[in-house]
Amino acid sequence: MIEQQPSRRARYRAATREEAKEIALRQLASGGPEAISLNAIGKEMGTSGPALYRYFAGRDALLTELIVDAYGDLAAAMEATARHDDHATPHDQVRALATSVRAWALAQPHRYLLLYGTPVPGYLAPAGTTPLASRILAPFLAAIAALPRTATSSSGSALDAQLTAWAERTGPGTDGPVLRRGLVLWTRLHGAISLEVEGHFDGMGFDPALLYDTEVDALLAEMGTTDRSTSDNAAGSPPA
Amino acid sequence: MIEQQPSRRARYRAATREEAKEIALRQLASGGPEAISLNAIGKEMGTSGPALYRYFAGRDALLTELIVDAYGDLAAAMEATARHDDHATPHDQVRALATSVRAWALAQPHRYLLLYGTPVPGYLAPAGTTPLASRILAPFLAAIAALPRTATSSSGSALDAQLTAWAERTGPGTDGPVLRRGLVLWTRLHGAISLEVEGHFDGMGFDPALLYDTEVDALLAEMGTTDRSTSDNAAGSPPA
DNA sequence: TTCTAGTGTTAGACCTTCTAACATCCCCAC
DNA sequence: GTGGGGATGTTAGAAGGTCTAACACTAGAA
Repeated sequence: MIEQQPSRRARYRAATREEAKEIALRQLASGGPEAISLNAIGKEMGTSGPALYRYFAGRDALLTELIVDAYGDLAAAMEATARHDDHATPHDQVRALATSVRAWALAQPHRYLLLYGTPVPGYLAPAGTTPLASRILAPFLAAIAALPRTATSSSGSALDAQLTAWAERTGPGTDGPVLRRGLVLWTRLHGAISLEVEGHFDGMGFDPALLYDTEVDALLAEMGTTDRSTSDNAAGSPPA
Repeated sequence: MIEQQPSRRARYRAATREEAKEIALRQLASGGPEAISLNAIGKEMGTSGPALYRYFAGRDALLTELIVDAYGDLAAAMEATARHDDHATPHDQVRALATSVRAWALAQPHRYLLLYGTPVPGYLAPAGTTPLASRILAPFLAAIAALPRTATSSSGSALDAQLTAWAERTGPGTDGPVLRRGLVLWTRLHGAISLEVEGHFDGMGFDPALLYDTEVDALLAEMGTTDRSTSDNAAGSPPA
């Protein structure tokens, strides 16, 4: 078991898998998950058909791997953003993260939909998926936790209790209210992003970015202190 | 051209189409859009395979028809809710509509995802789709327009302008700010519903209904007078 | 050097959509 | 009534998909 050298064969194997996945991503981009075909990948790679079954258990396995990769990729992007804006105010951190996730989604819509769109046919939420989803949310939660707390919408008492229980069961670091805010934030961002990415805003003649910013502003206003930047005539919400 | 009697053959034709679509819906429910197979439908209907091509141009046509049907169905459900709560306060109307759309989605997740999930493979937004989408949103817009206006989040000035232009181009009856509120409302509801329906809340041990209600409350608080029930610190409403 | 395990090949079973050619049958007009 | 024509249904088959099985080769380890 030499760990240093990946043993040449292993290297070749990894390269082959990587090439296949790249082609699969191209197919995904141009025709959706349906368009991914092991046969076609084989043809494009010069090798033929069933050879790929030495590398992937089957089409579903390949797809699952693409999903896991995408999760990891998005998580990495979030973490990179968080690292980059380390010294910004929590407020700006949330904003940066929100911008980042939308940018990621717009840059590769098909991959975003792979994660958060309709579950794919043979889809079986792969084992390691939940931790990855958590990794994506974590930077948001950290930033939210750091926000100055005002009299936030307190309507989530029962929800907060349930989320506190889950947070404790899962691991330390978050509490119910923060988790609730994170969840609300995530659902809203997802709502705007997914509708945009799926083309439901097409033909309505408005800039989805504006809608998105509006949402982020509202979110921040709701969560803590209303801040500078975008809307400076914010007459909104005299805090109770 | 006897319009009274659908001419027996036409009736039979309609019945056949209907039966095929029902089976297709069952397949959709159990295995996603991929699982819809004209061959399998034929087998289940007693007839065999290509016979169905007399009734549907192809698989994609059938799927498109299912989509249009679903649009119409959801629109009808919304309109029914609006009719039923005709005399309620605008506030309660919005709440009822929101409840209604979630109920519809949960009752038939696959159909909701057909409308608002990942665009399907051969998907071509069928011609009559935009009016239907408008029909779904219309009851919301009517209720929102009837809400007492307070100093609402005015952060959408550019957005409002764009939406006003679109509203004028499309038809009368709405203005930019109302449309913006409707859009925000819709994206939020969709965010919560789609994540729930796609199973992204599974294993988090909280009741999605609570999250949904939280969102609806926040929405109503944001849009106009905060009302009874959840949080009641109503600030006065100086109409612009 | 031998021998095992990894890799690739083709053949084929079974599924899908969809077209083509052929058979049938109902309904309407004459 | 008796055609005739259009609607309907049938089978055959092309093209393409996943995936298994059986076989050939070859590179790395004992």
